[in-house]
Amino acid sequence: MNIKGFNVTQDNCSSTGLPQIFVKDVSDLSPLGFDIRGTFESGQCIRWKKVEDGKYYGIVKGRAVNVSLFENGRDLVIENATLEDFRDIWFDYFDLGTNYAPIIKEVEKDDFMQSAIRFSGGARMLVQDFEETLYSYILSSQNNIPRIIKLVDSLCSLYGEKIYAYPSFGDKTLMGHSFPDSETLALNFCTKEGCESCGSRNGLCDKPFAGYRCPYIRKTALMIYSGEFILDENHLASSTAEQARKELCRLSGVGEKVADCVLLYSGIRKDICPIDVWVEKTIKHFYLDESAKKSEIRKFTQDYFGKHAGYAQLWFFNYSRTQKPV
DNA sequence: AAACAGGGGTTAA
DNA sequence: TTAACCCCTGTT
Repeated sequence: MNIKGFNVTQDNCSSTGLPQIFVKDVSDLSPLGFDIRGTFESGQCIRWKKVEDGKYYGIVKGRAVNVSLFENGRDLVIENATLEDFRDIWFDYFDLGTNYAPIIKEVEKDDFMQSAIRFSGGARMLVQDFEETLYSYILSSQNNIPRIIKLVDSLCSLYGEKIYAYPSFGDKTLMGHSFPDSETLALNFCTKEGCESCGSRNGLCDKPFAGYRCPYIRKTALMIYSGEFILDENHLASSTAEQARKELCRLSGVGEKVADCVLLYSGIRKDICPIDVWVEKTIKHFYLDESAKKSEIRKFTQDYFGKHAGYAQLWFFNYSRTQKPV
């Protein structure tokens, strides 16, 4: 069946009985193919887990799926998904409307970027839920990745809704938890009532795991839930990066770095390169010098990589962090 | 064993 | 511009 330009088929998994889909020839979307590992382990997402080499488990829009490549290395396999899901969720989520060849051409301007792209130019830029990226990256401040993962997982299991395998196929297997919405967080997060309703005396109140980030989460959730902050993606996308950043910084716990991550990872704009410690180190080493300030680094990435700065960051960050060329 | 440093930062002074 | 912030983890 042709959906949005892709040949997609659906059948039932012989062992689980769950519906699964095959998206033909996704590897053509980049000269580097479709890199599953690079996509999920490049720091842009928190909640995807490796279940085996080349196969990752995650929850998006209430669907718990496993994602891998077919044995031919060309087709995308999504378990516990239907053709409708492909159209409604996965096409956008995996940025499948974008061929990376022209972007790569524009962004591989030097030897370093060429190596970076050779290494991870098959990683897809995920288009994730705005609120999920928002809360996740608020929690990321001054934290290392394993702990961020722990925090976000706890947040979901405490406040998210239970997600089951495809309901229309009768299976009531618990697959995990959704990311909690702003209403739930505004009303329940880290309040006495919230912890009691989780039935956990060991919950966030007795053992506040997020420390000084707790009030950030609650305040931001309240701003969104109350309507004090209204997400206007079109406006954020069409204004300058500077303005968009400033708008998001109205939210508690959101500074420039977190704002940039949210704008990029929720797919609102692709011209932003979030400056974390790795990016900073990398840019200083290859393009500027040790004394370069954050603002100079930000300006450099905007000028040098232009409207594709987000893709550049995705690819070189992954390369820098795992290959340590610096 | 107990102190220490530092982590994908933001806030308030 | 700078220190303080909560908590966890890995290191002396």
